[in-house]
Amino acid sequence: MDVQTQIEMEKAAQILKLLGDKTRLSMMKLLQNNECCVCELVEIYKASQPAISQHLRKLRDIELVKERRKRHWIFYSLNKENSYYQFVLNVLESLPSEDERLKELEKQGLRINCC
Amino acid sequence: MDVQTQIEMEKAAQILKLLGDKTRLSMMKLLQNNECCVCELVEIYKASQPAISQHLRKLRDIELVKERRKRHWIFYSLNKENSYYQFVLNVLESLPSEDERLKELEKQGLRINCC
DNA sequence: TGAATATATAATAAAATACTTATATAATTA
DNA sequence: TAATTATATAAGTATTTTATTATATATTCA
Repeated sequence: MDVQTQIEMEKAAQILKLLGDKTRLSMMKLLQNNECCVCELVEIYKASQPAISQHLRKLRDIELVKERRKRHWIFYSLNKENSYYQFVLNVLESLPSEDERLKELEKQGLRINCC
Repeated sequence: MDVQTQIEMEKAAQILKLLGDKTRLSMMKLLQNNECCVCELVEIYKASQPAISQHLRKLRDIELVKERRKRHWIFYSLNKENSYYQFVLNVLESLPSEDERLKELEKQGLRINCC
């Protein structure tokens, strides 16, 4: 059994509700290993910029992700400081990697690689 | 790391969406260790019978739970045959036990204990 | 077989969620 | 400092989800 502390039922439901969306879940998996900016996510998920932005806001509101501004862009990544980080990892662990999607972007020359 | 196979992103999102509801999540945790009939769940969650029935239907539709009829009652439990059972267990593992709720019922003499 | 009991389903209304379009903000660069 | 770029927010609409009320079904028991 994993090292993990127990988590309040209500909080767990709140987190799982957010993860229970195909786009957000896939984004979370992608952000597990990568820092991505909004425009990359827009490209990857073929969604509108506000749609992606609103998904990110929800994830940010409960502090599952954090942001880091760099030059023009805001880069998102998983927030490892969150008390529920381990719980989230447990869920993500079973999911297939989405890293290929970023590699695709890179091939197309659309990866934002500042610094 | 747990023994677990990878699960399709879309299927995972579908399951997590169902688990992302306080009542259903708690029910799933309860059913992890117990077989319960609908009227017990109605009592425990202080919800209407159709509300509980509809939650169960959703869980049954994607085969997360199964039913077993016995005398007047239909008893629900986790469906261990499901391909995603291990994934579900991984999620439930982090949650606090809900077994106390059943013990409470028992104290009140409301536990259905056929056979 | 008929009444009682437990559960399911249908129809509807209410609430929550997600997407779109338009606009605002905030940092950057010229 | 003005224009540009990336992202966020707001408002409105469409869609989905949840709960309620009413009714149906199916088993049990008398």
